Amino acid sequence: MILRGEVLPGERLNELALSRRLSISRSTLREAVRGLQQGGLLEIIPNRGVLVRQVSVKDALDLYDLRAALFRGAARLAARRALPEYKIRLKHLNDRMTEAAAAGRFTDYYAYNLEFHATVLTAGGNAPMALAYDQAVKGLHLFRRRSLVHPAQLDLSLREHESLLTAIAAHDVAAAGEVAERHIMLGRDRMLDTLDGSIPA
Amino acid sequence: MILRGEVLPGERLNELALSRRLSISRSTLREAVRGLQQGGLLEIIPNRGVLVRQVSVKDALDLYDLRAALFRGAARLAARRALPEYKIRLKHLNDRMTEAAAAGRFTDYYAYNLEFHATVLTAGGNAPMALAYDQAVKGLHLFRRRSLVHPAQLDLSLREHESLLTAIAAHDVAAAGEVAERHIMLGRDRMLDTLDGSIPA
DNA sequence: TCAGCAAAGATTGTCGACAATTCGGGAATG
DNA sequence: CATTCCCGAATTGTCGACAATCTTTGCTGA
Repeated sequence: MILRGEVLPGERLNELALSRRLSISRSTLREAVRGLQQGGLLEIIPNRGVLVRQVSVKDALDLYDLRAALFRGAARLAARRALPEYKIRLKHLNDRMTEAAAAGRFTDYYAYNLEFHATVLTAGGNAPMALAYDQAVKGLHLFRRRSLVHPAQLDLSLREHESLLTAIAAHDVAAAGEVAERHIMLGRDRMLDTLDGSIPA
Repeated sequence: MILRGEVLPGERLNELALSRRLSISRSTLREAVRGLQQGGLLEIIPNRGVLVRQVSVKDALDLYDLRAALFRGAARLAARRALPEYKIRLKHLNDRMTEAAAAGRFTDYYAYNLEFHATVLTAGGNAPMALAYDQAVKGLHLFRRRSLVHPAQLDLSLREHESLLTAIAAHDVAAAGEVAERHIMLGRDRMLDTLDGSIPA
């Protein structure tokens, strides 16, 4: 519900109402809520209730830095192992993204993009790292309901993916790490650019 | 209790007994447990109960890789900002560690070491990154009750800290990142070495 | 008109009980 | 003697209720 935007950041959750809506008891709901808090999606203020986490610009920038560090690490691991199945899968996903971009299907592009990144994490074979990355991405989701995709930047992004999968396939640990890190940081810059045109929160 | 070793990895927690021991109700305990699960300290098997997480050698190696990626990221951020207060603090902590090492007070050394690393994370000014790092360290705690400190390796570790704080103080982002990453990975190697002498789990 | 206070209402924190599921042991069978 | 089935005990999952706390509303007085 949070990631789908059915409850908005900053909104306060009424436990009784929500438990009724989900047809579960308050105890069960509260258990779930405690888990989500640790995951960073909710903020709990004692005796005041739970809020959907507000992600400020500063928070979002932090999450980008965190993502960059994790993505670099995962890309290095993926390049070290360089398992064939993931090479194929990454190539496949990037092809799909290229198609989607050419056809103007930005929603598909966005979904494939997420999956491409997730696959790099999987290819790294480090579950805790993948989990931390997921949490960061989820936090970023809360920042703005999907930051706009600028068509002019898609080509660049696709080329970055291309370099990354080439480096991984070539067992080039250092290159994979650098490309991966730069890719996220460029995404960070793009986010900042699109933000300049709107209200800085 | 988990970090203090009062409940051992793999052990199954009896909710009723534990709630009585802590003088709280089962509901309250369960809420806390759900939070700890997300933090990675507990594993919950539906209808079978909660177990203290078992950390295998593979898991520990993963956590070291994760720590390395995060520590590198934080060191780079710390070097970028290079706030004077943290330079002083890091210097102070490393001096204390040197003293403790010379006097053979290994428990103190260990505590200062943890604090030194935590301070680097704080100096980076990235809260989500610090949180992820903390979780990884906690997971590592579960691996072996404090991996033995080999006196011969203390000097090396201290010199690494020295290089790190020098690089941070000098605003040298790249050097700080490299030193930080190598420091954790050397710790990983040390862990593997001490492991060879015992039973590989 | 507005600040301060008090009572009423709403919401969260905690609890114990009941239902559902799993675990352990003993009897029956091949 | 080993194996399977079944029953009772133990443990987890879910629930609704009560207590504690906070928020809102209305009143009083300056």
